[in-house]
Amino acid sequence: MPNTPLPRVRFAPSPTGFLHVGGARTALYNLLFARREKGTYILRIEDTDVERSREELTGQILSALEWLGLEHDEGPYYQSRRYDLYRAAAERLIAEGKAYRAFETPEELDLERKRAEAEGRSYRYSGTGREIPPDESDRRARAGEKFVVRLRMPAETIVVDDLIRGRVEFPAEALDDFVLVRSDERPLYHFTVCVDDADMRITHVLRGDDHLANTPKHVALFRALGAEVPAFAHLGMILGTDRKKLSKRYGAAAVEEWREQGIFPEALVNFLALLGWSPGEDREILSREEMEREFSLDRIGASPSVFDPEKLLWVNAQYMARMPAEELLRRAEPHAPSGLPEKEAALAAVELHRTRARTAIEMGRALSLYAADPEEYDPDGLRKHVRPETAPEIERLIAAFEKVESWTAHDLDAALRQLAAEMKVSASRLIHPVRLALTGVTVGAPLFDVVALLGKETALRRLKKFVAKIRETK
RNA sequence: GGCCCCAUCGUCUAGUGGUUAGGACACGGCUCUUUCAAGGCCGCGGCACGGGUUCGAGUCCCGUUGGGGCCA
Repeated sequence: MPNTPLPRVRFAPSPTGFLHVGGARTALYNLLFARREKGTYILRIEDTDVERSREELTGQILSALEWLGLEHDEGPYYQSRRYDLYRAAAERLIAEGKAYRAFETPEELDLERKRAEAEGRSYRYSGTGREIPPDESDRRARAGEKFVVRLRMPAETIVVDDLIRGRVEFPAEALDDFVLVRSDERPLYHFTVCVDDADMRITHVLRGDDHLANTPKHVALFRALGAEVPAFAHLGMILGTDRKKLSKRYGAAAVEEWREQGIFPEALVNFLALLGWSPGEDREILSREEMEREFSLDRIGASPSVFDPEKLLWVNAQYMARMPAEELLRRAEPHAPSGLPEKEAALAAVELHRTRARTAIEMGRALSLYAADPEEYDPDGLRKHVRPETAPEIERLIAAFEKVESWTAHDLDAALRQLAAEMKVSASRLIHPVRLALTGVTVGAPLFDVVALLGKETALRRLKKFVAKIRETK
C-alpha cells in the first residue's frame, strides 16, 4: 500500500455579509472531493480584516452553508483567534532569514512607486530591506522603529502544476518581496492562508480562479515555512448574464437571495455542481450521494461559466416534481401568504400544483388560494370572461351545484356540462368565469379538481360573492 | 501598464486526431386540453479568427481577437 495520506481540504470564506454562489460552489466541490476521496473537509473563517468582519456576518455564511447542507468535518476555525500562530511564524521566518524587516515608510514607498510610474517602469519593491544585517534589524525593531515583514522571494521561476489548468509558470521578475505582516503587526491575507494551510496539513487547495495569480506567492511561502506545498485546483469564475463577475448588485449572487426566492437547497446544490463540473453522461439531476460517488477533479472545466437563473428554476422544478407531497407542503408553508387549507386538502392541492409551480414561493401562493377567498379578481379576466349574462348563468350553476350529490370533480364536471347543454352555451363560457370566481385568476389547475378540493360550502360561497361583485360593478 | 487564465449552439455542457459535433435550459411549432403548466414529438441554433503539424483537426502547436483575473 502506498502511503498517500487522505486528502484534507478546506473552504475559507471571508465574512463579507453573504455567501456568494461562487463560494458555495467552491465549498461544494471541496466537500465532494473530500467525500469521494474519503478525506476531510475543513471550514475556516478568514476574519482577520477586523473592520469588515463582524460576528453577525460570519453567522450568515455559516447558516447559508448549513442550509445548503454543506457540513464540514472540522472547524470552523477562526483566523482572528490564531494571531499567535502568525506572529510565531513571522518571527521564525525572520530568524531563519527567509523573511526580513523592511523599514521604509509608506511615504517612501509611494515615492518609489511614483518614480517608477513616471519612468514608465512597472513598480517593484527595491529590496533595500534585504540587505540590512540581522543584528541591525533586531536593534532597530527593539528601538521601536516601524517595519513591515517581507518574504525573501527566490530568484527563480515558480511552476504551479494546477490540477485543472496544467502547468503554469510565473517568471521570477513578476514577483517581488511581498508584505507578510503590516507595520501595525497585522498579518496579511497571503500569509495567514499559508500558515493555516500548513498548520492544518491541507493537501489540496480548490478555490476560485481569481487566486491563480497569487499562487506563486503561496508556493514560495509554503517552501519558506518548510511545509509541503499542497496541490492546487483553480476553478473558473461564475459570471453574470452580462459576462461580468457575478456581483451582489446583480441580485443573483447571494445564496441567501435564492433561499428567499423559494429555491430548494438541494436544487441549488445540484445546479451549482453542474456549473463547471459534469458527471460525463447526459445527466442533469443528481443526488448528493451520486455526486459524492462520482465527483472528480479531471471532469472540471477550466473556463468560466455564466449563472443562468432560468436553468436554476428548471432544476428547482425538477425537484418539486419529485418531492413527496408532505415534504413539499412543509417547505411551501412558510411562503403561503394567507395560510393553508386543512391538511388533506393541502396535500391534494400540492399534487395539483407541483407541475405548475417552480419555486416554494409559487407553491405557497397556489396553496393559499384554497385557504382564503379571493380579495380581488384579475381585471383582464373580468374584461375577458364576464358578460352581461354571466351573473344569471352562474346563479343557475350554483343551483345545479347545490343538487350535486357527491362533490367530486367527475360529478361537478358532468353537472356543469349538462347545464351548459341546457343553456345552449359552450362549457368554457361557464368554466372561465367560475375559475375567476373561485381563485381570482384566469390560470391554474383543472377547474373541477379545484371546485372539488374547495368543498361545497367554500365553492358556493365564492361563486355567490362573485355574482354579487359583478352585479355591483355593472 | 506588467504577469496569468479562458474560448463547442444565446446559456450550462459532452467530446481527449477519423462523430451526420451529442444532451440540457431557453426559444419556435405540434400534441394533450376548459385555462395555465407538466409530459411527449419535431425544429431553430455552435466548434471566435488566421496560420501551422498530420493522410485527417472541435480535439495538438503558434499567433490574432475577444473575455476574465491578479499585481500595481
